[in-house]
Amino acid sequence: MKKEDPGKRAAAILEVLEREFPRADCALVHEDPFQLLVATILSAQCTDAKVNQVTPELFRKFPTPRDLARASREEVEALIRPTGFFSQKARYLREAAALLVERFQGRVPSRMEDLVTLPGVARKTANVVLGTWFGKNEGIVVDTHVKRLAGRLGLSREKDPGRIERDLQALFPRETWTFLGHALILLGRKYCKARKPSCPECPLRELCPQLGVEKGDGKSLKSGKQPPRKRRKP
DNA sequence: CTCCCGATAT
DNA sequence: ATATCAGGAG
Repeated sequence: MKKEDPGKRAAAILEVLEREFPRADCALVHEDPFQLLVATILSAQCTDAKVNQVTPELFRKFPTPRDLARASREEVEALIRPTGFFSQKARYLREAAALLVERFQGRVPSRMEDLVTLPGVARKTANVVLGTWFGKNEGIVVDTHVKRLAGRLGLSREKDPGRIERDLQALFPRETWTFLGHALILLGRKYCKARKPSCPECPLRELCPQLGVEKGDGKSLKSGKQPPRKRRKP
C-alpha cells in the first residue's frame, strides 16, 4: 500500500514545500495586474532579477496600458533591451497594451480565455497573473524550472508544458496549484538548479527519485535509465 | 521544428 | 566557450 502511491508522494512533497517556502510568492516586482502582466511577458528566458531592474523605469514612463500602447517602439525596446528578445517583447507589450485598451477597457482580464488572446501570453503567463494577482487556482505555472523539476521528481514524464500541467493537476489539490508553482520555482532556483543541483542540501532529497547523488555534483542526474515509457492510448 | 537575444554562472 | 534564465509565436 505504501509502495509507490504517486498521490501520497505528491502530498509528502507538498508538505515539505509548505514548510520550506511558507511564503512562496511571485518574485516579479509589481503593484497592479498590468505591471504583473508586463513583467511576466518580459520574464521569458530571463532572470526575474533582470526583469526587476528594467521595470521601474518602464512603469514610471508608461504606467497604464494606454501609455504603453502609445509608446514608441524604439523607446520600449531601449528600456527592455537587457531582458533579451527585446524586439519581440516590445511588439508583444505594445500590441497587448493596445488590445487591453480596445477590448478590455484598459484593464487586465481575469479570465484565462481572455488572457491567452493577448500576444505574448500563453498559459504560463496567464497562470502567473491569475494565480498571483487574482487569487485563482486556474492552472499550474509550468516554466523552465517546473518543467525540469517535474521530470526530476518523477511527477511527469512529458515534455510538453501543457501535458506536464495536466499531470501536476492530477497529483495536487486545486487549492495548492498557485502555491505549487511558486514553491517549485523557488526550489529550482535554490537547490534543484539546472546546471549544478545542490542535492545534499535539498529538502526534497528523501522524496526524490534521484538518490545517491554526490555532493553538489549533478552528473549522476543525467544517467540512470527510465522505466519503459507508456504509450498513449489510441 | 526554428527563431527571437542579452546577461550571467560555470 | 557554453548552458541557462518565471516562453511564445510562426
